[in-house]
Amino acid sequence: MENNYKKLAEAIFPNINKNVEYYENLYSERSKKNNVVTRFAPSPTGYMHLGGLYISLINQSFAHKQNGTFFLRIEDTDQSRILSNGVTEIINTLHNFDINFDEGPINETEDFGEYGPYRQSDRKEIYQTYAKYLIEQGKAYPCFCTKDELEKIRENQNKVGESLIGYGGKYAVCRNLTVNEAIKKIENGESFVIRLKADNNGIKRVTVKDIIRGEINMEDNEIDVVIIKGDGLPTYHFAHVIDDHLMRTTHVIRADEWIPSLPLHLQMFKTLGFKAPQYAHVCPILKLEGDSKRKLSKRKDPEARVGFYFEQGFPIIAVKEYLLNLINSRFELWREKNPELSYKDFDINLNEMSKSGALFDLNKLLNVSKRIIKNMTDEEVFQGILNWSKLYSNNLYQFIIKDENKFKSSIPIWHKNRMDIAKWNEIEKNFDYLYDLNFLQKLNINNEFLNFPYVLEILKDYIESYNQNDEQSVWFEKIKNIANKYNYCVKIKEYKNNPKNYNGSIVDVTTFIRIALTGKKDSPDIYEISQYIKEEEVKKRIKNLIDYLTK
RNA sequence: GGUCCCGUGGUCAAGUGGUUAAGACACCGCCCUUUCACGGCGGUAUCAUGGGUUCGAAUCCCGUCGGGAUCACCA
Repeated sequence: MENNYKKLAEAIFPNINKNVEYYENLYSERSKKNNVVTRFAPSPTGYMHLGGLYISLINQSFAHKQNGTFFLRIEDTDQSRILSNGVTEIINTLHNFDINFDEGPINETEDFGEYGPYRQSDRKEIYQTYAKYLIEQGKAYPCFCTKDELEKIRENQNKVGESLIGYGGKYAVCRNLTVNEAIKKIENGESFVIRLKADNNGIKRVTVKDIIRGEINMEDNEIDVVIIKGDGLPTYHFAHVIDDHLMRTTHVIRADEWIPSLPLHLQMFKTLGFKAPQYAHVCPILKLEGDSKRKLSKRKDPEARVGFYFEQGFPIIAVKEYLLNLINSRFELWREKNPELSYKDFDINLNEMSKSGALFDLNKLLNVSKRIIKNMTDEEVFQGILNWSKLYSNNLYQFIIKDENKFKSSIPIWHKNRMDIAKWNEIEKNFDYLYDLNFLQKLNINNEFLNFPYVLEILKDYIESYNQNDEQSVWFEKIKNIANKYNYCVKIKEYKNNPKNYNGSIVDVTTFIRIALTGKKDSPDIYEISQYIKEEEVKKRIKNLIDYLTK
């Protein structure tokens, strides 16, 4: 019988002449210091998703904080879905987000590391060697069923109310083919896949362990799953088990959609005689649609595409720190206590991760980002804006490089002790009064303060008294004088106590000036703005408002 | 439909049998203040639901409801 299986294995994989021992020796156990080995294993099927970034950040932080190894593996076994620049896209995105892997593909064709190749399409021979080994032992077999036949089996199972749905048990007809029958079919050129015999008869329960969820009680696998597809490449399940064994992965941290196949994977590890890694299944980032939550979708949600964050000009650290909040809510407290440490110093704890998916909260991201920008130096802010505008806003970029120093001098106006900006694309829009040369023509003034008495007089006096060289205190004394002259209260408390005694308060006076200069009621210090835009422009803008109010 | 997972304010969440049920974001108010902010202080608002166990339940057990995942030669 054993010889028969060998004959079958030989008929199926005549060109496979290495054996299992060869690979076991080639990829020997990692040294002790690699007590933690994690990986990120995406498919190169399109632009990277926030969820992918999230998973890779967890894997990287978890491994690196413990001096472990983090590698990248490309899962490209579905030839119909891979994209030509998919690998480059993934590598670039990870690079841009400063997520560094220790081993893996470094471009479309080359790999780096001792446990490669790191793309599954280059590992065909390895998978086939192990498949051949399983066939020799009678643990796997060729299946010649067509799609239609499989469909019929399933229909029938549904009709009968069978609890087993799929190719297993008595429904696994090819399992009973004799070796000679199988060989004959192969010789006749019939197409086939390789299936693994389920290590199970009838429904059994197993308890699987997950770092995040704890113990989970499930039905054991009883399906003879496909391990090698018609094109000779492995399915995800088989590739996962072979790769993570041979690459000596210790912790598989992946999306929670894989929980249902955990019994299968564990069974495969056992059948192959491998030690299984520890698993942590992470829940996805969600989005509210109507009343129900759904996964962030690349199609529907712009924020699902990581490119979105570059385009908007979020500092990448902000995105990562937001994600870290989601990974371990303890991060927030830690960050507050250790404002100067790098996020890389934070200890990720997998069993502190939430068991339910979090809704993506743009507000929170914005806040995290504002705080990070606030804590940057002016120079860092400058570099951030420069790099961003170069790629995404030619207008702003041209404005900056025309006079870098002048632009730099404007940064403290809105940066010092402020949280005005969460992402670089807000600069032009929010600070058009600083950076738009045609600001005056575009200025839109609302007229609600026409109601205040003496607005015109106040503005005229302000133009009259304005002097670019005044110290801030002198400048403000002048405003106070004007306020007094028109009975606008200089002391806010006094005004609040007796508002009826005055035409308004000094707050209103500065608001007139602010609106004239910026078109907004909210803006940074108007003295500093004035210093930046210079006397002529200040007067022009005040005059502009006077003209507007006059007509 | 089968199997599995999850359910604490609007959002992220701490919590493991006794807490006035932390904290952060958002929102509102107050203080500081020449303004806008920053900062400080405070406020609104939560244990899905019904039973049980217990002197005592967000926490343990059972049911219900709700949301999600999965059931491919895709990953």
